[in-house]
Amino acid sequence: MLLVSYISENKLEVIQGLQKRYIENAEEIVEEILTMDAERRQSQKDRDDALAEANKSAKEIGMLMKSGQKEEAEKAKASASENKQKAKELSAKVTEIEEELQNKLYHIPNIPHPSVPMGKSDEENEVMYEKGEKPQLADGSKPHWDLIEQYDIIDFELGNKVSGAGFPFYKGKGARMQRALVSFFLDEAVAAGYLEIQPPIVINEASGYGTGQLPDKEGQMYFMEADKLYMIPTAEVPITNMYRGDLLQENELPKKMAGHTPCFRREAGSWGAHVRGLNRLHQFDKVEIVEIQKPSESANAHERMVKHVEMLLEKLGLPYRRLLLCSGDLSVNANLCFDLEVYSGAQERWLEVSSISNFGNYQANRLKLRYRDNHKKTQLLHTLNGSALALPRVLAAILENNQTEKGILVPKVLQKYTGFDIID
RNA sequence: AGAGAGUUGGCAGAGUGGUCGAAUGCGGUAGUCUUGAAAACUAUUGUACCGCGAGGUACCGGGGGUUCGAAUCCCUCACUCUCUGCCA
Repeated sequence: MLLVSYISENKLEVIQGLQKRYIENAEEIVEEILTMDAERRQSQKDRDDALAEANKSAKEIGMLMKSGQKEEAEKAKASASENKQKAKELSAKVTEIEEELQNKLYHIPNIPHPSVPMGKSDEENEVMYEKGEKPQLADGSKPHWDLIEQYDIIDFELGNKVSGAGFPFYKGKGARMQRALVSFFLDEAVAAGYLEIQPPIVINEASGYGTGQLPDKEGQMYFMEADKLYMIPTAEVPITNMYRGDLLQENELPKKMAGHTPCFRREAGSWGAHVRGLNRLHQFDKVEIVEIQKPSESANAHERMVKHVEMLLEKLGLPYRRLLLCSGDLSVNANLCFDLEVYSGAQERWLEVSSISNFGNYQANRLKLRYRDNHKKTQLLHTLNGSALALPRVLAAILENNQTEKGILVPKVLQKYTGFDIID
């Protein structure tokens, strides 16, 4: 959520930022917000004045009663009642405007960073660079959905029977590969200075609002009506919400956390071509890294996070490329986002395995997450996060790229976790 | 899940209708003293919004109500603790 003060002080920049996201009536929206804010301030001032009068009378009444001046007290009561009534009406007005303003603000996306290229869809994301060699696969090489059947390591049919489409069973070496990847990712994150966290995988409504899943994206999350809890779509939500409402000291920063969780996504309406096998699931595992940073450090932290994830892919021996997301593909909350995609040799496709985003103070403003700097001034922090990494597509690429006649070769770095070097 | 007791400032803990944003203690910060530190002493020490400012307003778990006036009374929700039950 953008700060009203920011909108007011950087009006032109905000309008242009929204236009970059193809919001047509950006100017109108900004004007409307500033008008509402002025209205809110005026109403609040009026209400506060009325309350101040009422409070004053109340104190007088107290003293009059004590000294036995009943008649005077009765007079003051009448005046207090009047002011109180007035304040009540104004209060209702303030609340109404505040709610409306808040609601408007919730629906305004973050302002893209200047380096974000203009573009309507993922097709216009900018490929920054490509690293690693695409595998030379023999004729007759198979996509991963065939390989998992051949080696009986993941069972979609069983998932259909027990849960539904998109909830596979991992079996034997498949399950072990999952465990190995999780351990590898977490160990690397801890080595990079992240605090390992095992968060809850359900969240309440307030947390959903804090990181921006609510309102608007409730349709993407599984919801348990009886307890009003949402299944998390990513560990970002519980981990970032650890600090919701907090006021941190400058010397405790940055906060770096990493956590492994299953992630649940309804993916309503997003099934179509290219979603076979592990490419898109309702439940998948992911290790997420989250950083809470001072504004001055967030850009550097962002770059370090990208490098961390690239290092993971290099250690796994997967060819990857780095994308700078264009304005049309940038998520609502982010101001700058890099995607990392791995090349999956048999599908001959790039698969997104990580999104590393800087949210600036957009989430922090929702979360009311601030810090007190060394000059004792409080200000909003910056939040960042990235997948490090999402498992299914990494596994898909490993299966496809490492297939041989004898079986699938397990990347060296995983072998100490798997205890085997080939899936056959 | 049943019965009971709670939820007050960074922490502990007083306050059961009137100048309470809230005693007191601890902690924090600054200063005095000291070669330095400790101790002691003194002062200071919540957050947010409105206002150029003086200042005003709100917040004692959340929401609502009673009253001229609520931390204090009522309703409601959430959470915590104790006992019983159940359970990994």
